[in-house]
Amino acid sequence: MNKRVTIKDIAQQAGVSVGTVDRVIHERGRVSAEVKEKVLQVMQALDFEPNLIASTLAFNRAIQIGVLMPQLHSDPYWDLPLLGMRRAQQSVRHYGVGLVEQMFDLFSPQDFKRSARALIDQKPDALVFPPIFLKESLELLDHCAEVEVPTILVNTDVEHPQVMSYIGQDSYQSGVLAGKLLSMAMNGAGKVLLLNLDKETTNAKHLMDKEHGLRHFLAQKDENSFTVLRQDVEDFDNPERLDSLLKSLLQQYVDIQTVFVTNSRAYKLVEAIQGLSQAHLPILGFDLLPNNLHFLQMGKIDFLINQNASYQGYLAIKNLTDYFIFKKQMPRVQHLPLDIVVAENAAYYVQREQGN
Amino acid sequence: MNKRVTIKDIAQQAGVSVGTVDRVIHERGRVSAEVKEKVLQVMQALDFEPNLIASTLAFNRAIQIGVLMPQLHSDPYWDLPLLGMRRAQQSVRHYGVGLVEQMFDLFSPQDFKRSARALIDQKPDALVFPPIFLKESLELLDHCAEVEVPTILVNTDVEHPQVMSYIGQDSYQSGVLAGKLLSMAMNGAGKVLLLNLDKETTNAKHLMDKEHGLRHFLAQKDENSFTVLRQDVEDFDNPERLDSLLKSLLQQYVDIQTVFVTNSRAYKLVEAIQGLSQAHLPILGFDLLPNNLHFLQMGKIDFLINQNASYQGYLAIKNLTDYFIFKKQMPRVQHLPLDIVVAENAAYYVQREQGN
DNA sequence: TTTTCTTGTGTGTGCGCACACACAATTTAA
DNA sequence: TTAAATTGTGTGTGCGCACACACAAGAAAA
Repeated sequence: MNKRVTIKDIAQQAGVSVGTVDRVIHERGRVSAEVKEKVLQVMQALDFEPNLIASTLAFNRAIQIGVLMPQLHSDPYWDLPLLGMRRAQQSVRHYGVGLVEQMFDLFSPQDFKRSARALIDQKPDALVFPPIFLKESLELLDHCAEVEVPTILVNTDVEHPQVMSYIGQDSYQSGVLAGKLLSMAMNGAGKVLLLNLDKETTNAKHLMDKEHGLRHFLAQKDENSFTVLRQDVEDFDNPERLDSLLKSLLQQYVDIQTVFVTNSRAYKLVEAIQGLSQAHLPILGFDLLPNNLHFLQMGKIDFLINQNASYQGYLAIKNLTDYFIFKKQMPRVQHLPLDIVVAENAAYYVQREQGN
Repeated sequence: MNKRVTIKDIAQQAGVSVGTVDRVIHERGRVSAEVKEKVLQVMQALDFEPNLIASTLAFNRAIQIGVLMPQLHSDPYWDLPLLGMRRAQQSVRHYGVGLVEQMFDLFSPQDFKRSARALIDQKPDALVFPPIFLKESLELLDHCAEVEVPTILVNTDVEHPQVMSYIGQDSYQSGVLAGKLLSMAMNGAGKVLLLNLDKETTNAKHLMDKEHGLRHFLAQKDENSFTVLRQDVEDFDNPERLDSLLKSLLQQYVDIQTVFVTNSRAYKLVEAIQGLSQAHLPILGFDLLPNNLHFLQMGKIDFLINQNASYQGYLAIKNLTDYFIFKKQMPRVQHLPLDIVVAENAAYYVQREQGN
């Protein structure tokens, strides 16, 4: 109930003007050592907290956040973080935070490079992007360092001094979690078919980490009973190929009991093997794409691990706002929860994706 | 990049003063129909959005939110929502939102009533509480209606016109989810021991809903193979009693394969049966209490369903802030996700509880 | 010694909005 | 018909802070 302490109060108590207090707060110099000391002392004594509302109003500066993301609607997974960023921007627009979006072709390093240049040329105050192409991303980070643009990475981490924060999943641990869930579905023994439905150029690190996590969990659980068969499929957009491939694998390895699709493309597998009638083959995939959710509800997919892709984008923008407007620090790494989603609890997560 | 539209711009375009624009915006009256029309038209045309930062600064009013919660540290579960509220208050304190906390004895309706009175006497702008005692809660809501204090319920919903919003879990669905997880742990058949570790006076509705959810799921999954044995234990603070009870139950019903503890007190069960050495008995419980987490990591508890108790509190305060400061609407019911927590993904949720 | 630069401090304006107040033009009551 | 109340509109101040500017006093340079 007691009125808030303002810089005016500080000034009065310290016997100086508000201008001097302001100089102390912002360390603008031009204050004698003794006066500065006195002011700091009074601030401490009165437990002064600057009014951030007034501060942002007076500050009156627009922050432009550069966003470099894969083309919208080119891949359903990559829509999620971008939509999350836009939602976040909406919720902080009053602080003068805006997005400068620049899209690139998900499968073209050249286009990534070109888009990056175009974005930097617009001199954003910060940059957010997923380092899908390692080499080009490192170049971009070097460039950011030159022009002093702080950067947040999403989806994949990269070690680089210019990276202020990484927001994303812990791929290794998601592999471990997959191991746990799949082993539960396997009554004690069996083979896991690990499917990498991806082009070689992208995400290699990711998928490897997941594989390691899975293998580690299964080995530690029961070294002899569980085995993993890995299969990489670059031609994942071709249902016939996928279908025949899977058929032959199941024929060849009769002990395949479950399938682990290492990214968000589990639905492609389900679509491809619709015809394949046989005993239920438990499938675990990632992310709450509409297609995945559909098959989850139908019982064709058993588990989805939600990597909170849209929340990654949301947090990136939120954190940058906190950083610029509220001068808050940011953790170097922010791992988001790995939600276990089954048909019975999917609704809440879907709702959350939309909302916040 | 284009400068934001202000009321000054509107005034200029409409050929009136800012005062008039202000009157139109806040519907303070005293504006002729034609001028009002004109102003609204210009606002529409220029896509005017009031600057909420400036607005809150000028509004300059403190909001006091009354919080009626069980005594801190009387039960570990109930600490969570309160701590969530305090965290939320910290993050919105700059908007002049404060909490007025009033605690009551978790097991005393009389004390609840008394505390409620004391809180209302302080004339808060809104009220948040869990309607643990139904009769007393309805009385309180009636009282709130009289003095026009909008109210948010957490943890349990109650139908009453004065309830602006309910934030909490969907108990029935959490029972369904428990059924899913337990049936996975049971290879096709077996008995679930359902343990209600609670006093009769509290939460009855809750626990019944969970039981119904569980039974419904199991029946629909396989009517004949799964059975449920329910046991209510009011004396849950007595380990010896719990221990001997469980021993005799396991002896009597040899087909008990899993245990479903319907609230956050799974750790009490584990503590009681430490000695009981037998084949692993999968246990499912609720909520991320330190003790529960400890046993989860040790493998004594297999699943925890996280009802996001602390986030419930957080959201309650956040939503009220949005309501009072930003004039946002609130959904009547907000169900939070039911997170499936196992040893392999617990860390993230624990971290989130602390953070946001 | 005079001039220029540096340092320390205070004053004033504006951010965009909310709200109180002044005051003219009506309208209604006396 | 005159006084009082009502309606419509504009002006001014303040919310708490950021920042530009003014200006005095002393230090350094000429």
